[in-house]
Amino acid sequence: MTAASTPKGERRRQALVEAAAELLVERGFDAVRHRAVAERADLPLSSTTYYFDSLDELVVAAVEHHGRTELVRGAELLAALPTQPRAIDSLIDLVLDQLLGPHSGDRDAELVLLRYERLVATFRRPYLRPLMRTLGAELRGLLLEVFTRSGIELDPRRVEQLIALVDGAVVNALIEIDPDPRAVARRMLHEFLAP
Amino acid sequence: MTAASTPKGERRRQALVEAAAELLVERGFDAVRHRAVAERADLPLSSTTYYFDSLDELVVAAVEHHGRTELVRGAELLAALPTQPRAIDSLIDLVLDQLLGPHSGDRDAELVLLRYERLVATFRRPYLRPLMRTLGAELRGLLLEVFTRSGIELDPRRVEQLIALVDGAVVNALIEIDPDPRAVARRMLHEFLAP
Amino acid sequence: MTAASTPKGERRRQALVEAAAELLVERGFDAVRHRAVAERADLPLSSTTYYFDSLDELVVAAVEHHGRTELVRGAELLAALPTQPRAIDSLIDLVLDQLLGPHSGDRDAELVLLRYERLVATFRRPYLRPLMRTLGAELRGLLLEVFTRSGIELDPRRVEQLIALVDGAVVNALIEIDPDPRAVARRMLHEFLAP
Amino acid sequence: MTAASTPKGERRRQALVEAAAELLVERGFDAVRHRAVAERADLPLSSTTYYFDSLDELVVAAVEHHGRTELVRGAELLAALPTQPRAIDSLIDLVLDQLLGPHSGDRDAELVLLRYERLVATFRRPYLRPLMRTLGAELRGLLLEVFTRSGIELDPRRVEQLIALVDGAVVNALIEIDPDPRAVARRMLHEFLAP
DNA sequence: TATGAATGAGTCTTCATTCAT
DNA sequence: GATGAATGAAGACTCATTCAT
Repeated sequence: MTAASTPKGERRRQALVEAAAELLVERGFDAVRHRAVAERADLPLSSTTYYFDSLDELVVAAVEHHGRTELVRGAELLAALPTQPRAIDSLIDLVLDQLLGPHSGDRDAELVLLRYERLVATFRRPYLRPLMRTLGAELRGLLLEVFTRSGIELDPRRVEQLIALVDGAVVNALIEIDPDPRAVARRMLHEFLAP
Repeated sequence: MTAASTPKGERRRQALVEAAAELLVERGFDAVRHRAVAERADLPLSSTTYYFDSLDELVVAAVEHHGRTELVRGAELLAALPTQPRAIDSLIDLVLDQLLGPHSGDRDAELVLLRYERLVATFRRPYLRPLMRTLGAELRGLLLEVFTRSGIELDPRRVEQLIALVDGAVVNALIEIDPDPRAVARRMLHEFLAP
Repeated sequence: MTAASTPKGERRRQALVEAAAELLVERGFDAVRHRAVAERADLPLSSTTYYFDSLDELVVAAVEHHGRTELVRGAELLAALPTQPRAIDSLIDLVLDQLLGPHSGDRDAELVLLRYERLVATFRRPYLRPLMRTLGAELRGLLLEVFTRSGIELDPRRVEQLIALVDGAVVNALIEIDPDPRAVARRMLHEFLAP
Repeated sequence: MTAASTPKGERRRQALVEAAAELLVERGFDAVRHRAVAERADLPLSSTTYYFDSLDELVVAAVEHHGRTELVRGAELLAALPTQPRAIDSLIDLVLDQLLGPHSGDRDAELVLLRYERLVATFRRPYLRPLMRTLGAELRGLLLEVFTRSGIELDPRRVEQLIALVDGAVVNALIEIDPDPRAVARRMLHEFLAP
């Protein structure tokens, strides 16, 4: 049924989605369980199945919520970005900010890696693929605009390579004793953009 | 405790590790459960907790076993490879064979993606990192040798890029409706090596 | 796995089967639930899934247990039955005893009707059909023997009719305010055997 | 409370009853649930508890509705039936049509068996018995008239036997791997009417 | 040394019913 | 009069782990 249209219902529904998104980002897909979500949202267990026919449905909502939130942030960032030539380092920071999210201090490595854990886990959840494609396409759009505003015209093939390079750098960073995926990606991008 | 010193004990322990490795490769970490491993090894359920204090311990052994097996295969492959100039396509196939494992027919996409699921899952199991680093370094060595034997001298930075490119291509392939990660990686490599 | 081979395990397994059979006979298929069975057998809830992979499996065991018990009783009854010509009324009682079970005082109507509730519920559980067929065939054998020992040779078609008549009489008795299915069946049989 | 006196209320109440009757006939008692009924009637979930104090109450109304509908159909059929001698096969078809309902193609076996599931379930709902008695008596009347119009005068005892025979044949058909209760009943009737 | 047996805690999901509005 | 929202109780089932033997 997927109920809720009144303000109150909508609020509770939203609370569940947010709780689920938090769990997803902090601890991965496996942490998004009825019990955990309900507890975090401080709502009864059965409210989770009242608002969402299945756990999958809730997961989709959580992924979408998180993805949209990130895109909004990315777009805002972009909107505030003056159009002007840019030093390579500052450009790379902008790119990484879009692709890996904002730098988050101590937990940066963890959060970045969780991002890829999420991405890979998508494979097991084919129903997420359309959503992920949409979000991915929008992200790519933002990325292109970053370059345009920096006075650089990148051909699409280079953009694909750039993204793959960052993603590959991150998953490779995993095996380090003390991984710093953002730094590895930065180095990689540097070599790619200014060889 | 982690028993097993008798030959018989050692044999059973090994059988469990192999069973766990198979499950890991075929169906991912979540599939490595006491019951499943014991059944596949055709041993009693409690032998799994008898020979390994916890499931994690068994998982580690399985990862190591699998990694070593793959490196051995890679080395053998290389040993059989004549030193001679090589067409780009055949070179790329060799590279992908080393990085993604041998092509496995119908389930190729699945198995390749499971490989990255495994890689990313490493993040949750820091104790796997040293092992993964060792295995990764050896893999890189094999890869370099593939190029050398093909009459190409690649500088280490290019090798890093190449690996990242493949890894990034694969994890990005995930969001396709019907992912074919090997094909995506192949295309990417082509553009990289013969732009 | 459906464990249990040791005496103790076998005893617990048997306790579950008996508890399930009781529930089945007293309150119908719907009453055979994990919780109810475990409570009646005074065993932990998860023992039900330990000994039986699924509830269906337990139900099958319960049906078989009950059916076999009844057949054994029927066979014993028969064994004690002298071979000799028999008055129609006493013959009919024997037949009803085989087909409807022994007369059970106050609850006779209820227990007889539950028997048919069970029979009809079989329709929803196709996996029970082979078993029911086997039990039914054995019951028919006992019934034939009752006639033989009474000096009557019935052709198979008449036996089928006789059984259908009893079954039909019983299910028709259901709509009485105060049903007495055994009496209705008796009257029907009388008209059939001594028209 | 059991509301509904306004025309609109009456209409909605009726819609619920019809929806419940359909579910009852198509999928049995267990399928008559608040949600399912409301959805099929395209009315809000809580209208089911608003118009009927409990689910049982709704079930009773559904049974009555369905029974009456069937009798009306039977009476119409009969009204259209010319009084004339009739071949045994065509007579049997008429009888089965009255007793088992019209033949319903692929799902015939299922629907016939559901009819007996319903009959037997009556046992658990004593308040349905008076209704079922009335409906049963009327059905018997229709059946007698079928014979009369076919030029056959059956004494009441034979009619009882005939009905029991059909009912018994049907419930016995249940244990077949692929039950065809109508065929079994037809064969039984044939042997009974033309031995 | 080995293992069959056992189970508590937890998984998702369904549903009749209540109640505030 | 009507209903959207809500939930407690129960359903089947899974599994890592413990323990007595």
